[in-house]
Parts: sequence; C-alpha cells; structure tokens
Amino acid sequence: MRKAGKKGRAYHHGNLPQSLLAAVAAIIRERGVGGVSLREAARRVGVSHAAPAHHFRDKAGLLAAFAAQGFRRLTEQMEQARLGAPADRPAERLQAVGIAYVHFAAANAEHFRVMFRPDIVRADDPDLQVCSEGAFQVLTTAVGDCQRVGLAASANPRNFAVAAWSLVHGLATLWVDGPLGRQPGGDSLETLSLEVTAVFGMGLGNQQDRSQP
Amino acid sequence: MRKAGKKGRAYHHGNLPQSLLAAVAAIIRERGVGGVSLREAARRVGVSHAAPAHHFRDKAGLLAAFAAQGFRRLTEQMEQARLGAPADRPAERLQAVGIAYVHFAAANAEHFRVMFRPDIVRADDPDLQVCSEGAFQVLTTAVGDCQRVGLAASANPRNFAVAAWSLVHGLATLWVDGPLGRQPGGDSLETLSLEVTAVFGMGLGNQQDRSQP
DNA sequence: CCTCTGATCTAGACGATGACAAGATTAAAC
DNA sequence: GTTTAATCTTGTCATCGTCTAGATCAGAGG
Repeated sequence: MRKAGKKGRAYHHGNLPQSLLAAVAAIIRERGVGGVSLREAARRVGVSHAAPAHHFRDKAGLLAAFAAQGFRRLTEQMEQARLGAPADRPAERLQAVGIAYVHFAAANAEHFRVMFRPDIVRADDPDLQVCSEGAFQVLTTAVGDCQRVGLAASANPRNFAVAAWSLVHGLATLWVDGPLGRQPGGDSLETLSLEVTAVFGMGLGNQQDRSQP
Repeated sequence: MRKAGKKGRAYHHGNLPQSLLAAVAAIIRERGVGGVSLREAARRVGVSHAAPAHHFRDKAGLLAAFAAQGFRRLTEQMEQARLGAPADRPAERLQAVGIAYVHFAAANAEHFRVMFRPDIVRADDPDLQVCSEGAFQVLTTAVGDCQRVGLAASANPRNFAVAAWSLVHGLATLWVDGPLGRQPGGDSLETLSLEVTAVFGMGLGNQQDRSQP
C-alpha cells in the first residue's frame, strides 16, 4: 500500500473496506441511518463515488457488512459478561448477558440501529447470518445453563430463550430508537437494565426484590 | 368534493391525506419501508408529485401521520383486549394486553415497521407524541392494576411497566423485522406470544406453567 | 527486467427521489 | 359576485444508487 502525499491520493487505497465501515459508523453517529450513502462514505474516505460497490456490491451489502461487524462485537461482549459471573450461578450469568446486550446497544447505537433492519440490509448475506446466529447462541447457552439447574425447568427451552431475548431486545430498542431514551425524568439505562432483567427473574408472583444480587 | 369522470381527474381530490396514508400502507406491504416515496404515493392516488407535501410538509411528516394512525389503532386493540379479561384478574388482563400488542405488530406490520423509526419519522410531531404516549398508558394501567392487587408489589411501578413493554416490544420486533419470523422450525406467533408472556408471569424461580390459564 | 493478468479504482451517464418556487384552479367565506 | 385561502400542478435542482467502460496498479511468471 503506497500512501500518497497530502495532495494526490494513491490509486489503491489499501484498506478500503475497513475504512468504509468506519466511515459508515461516523455518518450514522452524525446524521443517523438515513444519512448513510455510498457516495458520502466514499467522499469521507477520499475515493471515487463508485469505489465502494467493488467491495460491497450494494448499499445493502455495505450495511450488511456493517451489521455483521456489530453482531461480532455484540457476541464478544455478551460472552465476556457471561464468563464474568460465577459458573455455579447461571441466573446471574443470564442476567449479566442480558445487561451486556442492552449496554452494547446503547454504547454502539450506530451498529445496533442497523443490525435489525432487513429492509436496508442484505438479509441473506451469509456472513451476517452466521454472526447473527452466533449472538443468539450466547443467550441460548446462558438460558440452557439455567434450566439445567432447575430454573424455569417446565418452560420450552427455545421459547424461554426467545423470551429472554425479547426482553433485552425490547429494552434496547426502546432506549436507542424509542421513547425511553428521550424521556427526561426516566431512570438511567444502568438501573433500568438491572431492574428490568430482575423483574424477569422474579416474575409476577414472587415478591422478593432481586435487582441487587 | 366533485369527483371527475374516469379520465380527467378532479383538481381537488377531496380526501387526499387519508388516501395517501392508505397508499403508504399498500406500498410498505408490497415493497417494504424503503419503497415509500412521496412521488410513488402521489402516483397511486393519481395526483401530482408535489401534492403530498401540501398536507404533510415532508416525507418525514407523511410517515409521522402514518405512525400516529398506527398508534391509535394499537391503543384501541390493546384497550379492547384489556377489557376482554375479567377485572378481578389483573394478571390475565396484563397478559391479554401484551398479546394484543404482539398480534397488532404482526397483523399491521406496515404500521409497526414505521412506528419506532425516529430516523425517518418526524419524531417531534405533536399528534404522534400524544398517540404514542396513549398506547404506553394502556400498558401502564394494566401494570398498575396488577400491583394494586399485590403482584410484584416491590418493583418500581414505572420500571415494571417498562419491563412489560420491553418484553412484548422485543418479541414483536424480532418477529416482524428480526430473525424470529423468518425461522422455519419456529413456533407460531400465537403460541410464542402466549409462552413468552407466561414466562414473564412466572419468572425464573417459579416452576408452574401458566401458559394455559 | 519485462510482460501479463487480475484486482482495484475512476469517470461518466441515467433514472428516480426529496425539496423548493411559482403559478393555476377551485371551494367557500363574505 | 368578489375576494380569499386552500388545494393542486408544473418546472427545476442537487443528490443518490446503479450500470458501463476504461484507467491504474500490484504481483506472478518468465
């Protein structure tokens, strides 16, 4: 990769795909998802308007790669949170994974805002599918560990994982794109994610407060 | 309102706003949210390309009106479901409201797909804000009735409502736009919404199955 | 050192879109 | 009947996604 001087740019950028993904993140941060365009991303990287299409076929392809990157990071953070809690307390592990999910969404809103948008993302991208399933897998594992110890043993395992996923995904979505994050008097996301996942743990019938374990 | 014959259109459409909203719904059903454009909507209604802007300032304004319409219908359906369950069983009422939320999202995906998209919707539209808060209010009421009877009494009322909302919103989102609806071997939305809301009711520690009340 | 090949990028064009401005047409208030 | 305001049309502009053809470059093989 030959870098050009300040004026003339090198014909070969050297690392276009990664640079474009970084540009996309910056654009979403500054102007929202609607502000993303192949041309704007190309402009920021200092490359012709048609260059991005050679690496990611499409605008949908570029966003698919960006979403896949997001899923990879999410999987990392969830797995790290899971292993952070003791293995003999699967309920705490599950809660930690859920909280990591929500915090990822808030801290990486650029990615999260794209990760569940089949209308603008090439949804059948194979890499994206693998990364997406990998993220769900972490949650499924955490749920399975709970049931193996007898927690909510009567529930359908798969649907129980869906419930856990729904809870944290809903909270994340309502915070990032919904009315929750915009409300002035509301609690912080830290306490919110803690209490919401705790409610999940205790259910309607149980009156103990497990939000401070 | 003077309707024109088959050929020449009347200069005044007579009911443009409503017709445009209907066109938007049809477009989303056929081509997804990305297919929505002021010009396409105008084309379908048989009106010039700039006409929509006179009623809804913007594309964002048109979608805001469409989203508000969705929130109104959602509120209706949730309230109807709430009153469908006996008043002396608030837990069932809450579950009914949650299930109505999920079913609305699936049955009115055109609307739901737009209702939580501040990036394409004029989020500060006053009518939209009122309608959005109204929908959350139904859920809050159902949650409050539960706590008044002693269910989850120790939980912060507001955050408990947030948890309930998160659960159903997450399930709805994952079904409509996420990987849930696309999975081949998965359960139907009916059983899914039932079991997911039931898991919420029973929590991790309780082992009874309340999915069939 | 030279040539060739494939990868990478540029340049130009086309149709479609959102937004704006200026004017035409109509309904309704007065 | 006249005036006024609402409603809609026509024309225009910058921007965008995508396609095509061609330019430039890196590296392998001789």
